[in-house]
Amino acid sequence: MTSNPRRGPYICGIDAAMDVVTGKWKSLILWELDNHGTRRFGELKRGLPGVSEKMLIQHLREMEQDGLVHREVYREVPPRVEYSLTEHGTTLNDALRPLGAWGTKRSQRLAAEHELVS
Amino acid sequence: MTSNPRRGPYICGIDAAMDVVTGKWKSLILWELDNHGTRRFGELKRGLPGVSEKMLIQHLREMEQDGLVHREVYREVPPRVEYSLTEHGTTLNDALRPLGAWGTKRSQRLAAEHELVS
DNA sequence: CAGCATCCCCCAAGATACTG
DNA sequence: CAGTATCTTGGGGGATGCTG
Repeated sequence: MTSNPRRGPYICGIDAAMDVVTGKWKSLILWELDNHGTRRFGELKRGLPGVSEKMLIQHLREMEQDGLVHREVYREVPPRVEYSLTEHGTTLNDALRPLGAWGTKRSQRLAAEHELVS
Repeated sequence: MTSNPRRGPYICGIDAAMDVVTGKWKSLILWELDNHGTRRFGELKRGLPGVSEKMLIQHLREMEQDGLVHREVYREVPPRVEYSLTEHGTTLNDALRPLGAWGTKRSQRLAAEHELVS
């Protein structure tokens, strides 16, 4: 296993949630899967500009282990693999929505400040 | 400056919020300040078992720069410094609450599973 | 009391190349 | 298409010691 051997014990709820969300692309993967319902590996890669195949697969595997993501393999040629959110993944994404809204406001505030300078 | 020179540009709101929350103890600092309203440096340190002085001050400085935390210095002997949440820090903490609730449920689920094993 | 200065380690993440 | 395998590195974070 390549990944972080943490998964508890946790000091509080946020701690437990962050453990699962930490990883440069994880929250974006959640977002992408929630928007499209189901995505193939290549679609995810194109949807996350800058991600490497290594990090993408690594994050997906961890999220699968954490019960957030479902991985469906279709034995075809060429191979097809589809990723989707599980129930837990969906509720996590819902729980992240207020944080996303806060971040959006913060972005706008920063942009406005930068506007005053330039 | 010791810290991460990111602060944008961001792909989405969650990205922008995570940039500010990322750091091993930051969400716990928010939690601690929100619970007590105001805390001295030493109180924070005692409230976060395991944190080093270096990381605590580093995180506090970054959060101050990000407009989440207010730092009030009282020029006394011995010196006294009090930290509290700003308006933005408070709203961020509010936005984190659903995530904390999700994490708590996840913890309970993990504990229950572990119960079945032992 | 509330920090600052250093040194050090580990691992998340990037880059590159190859495969069923 | 959907991955593996391997090497490398940046910097987050720990430990220790010192100071106004």
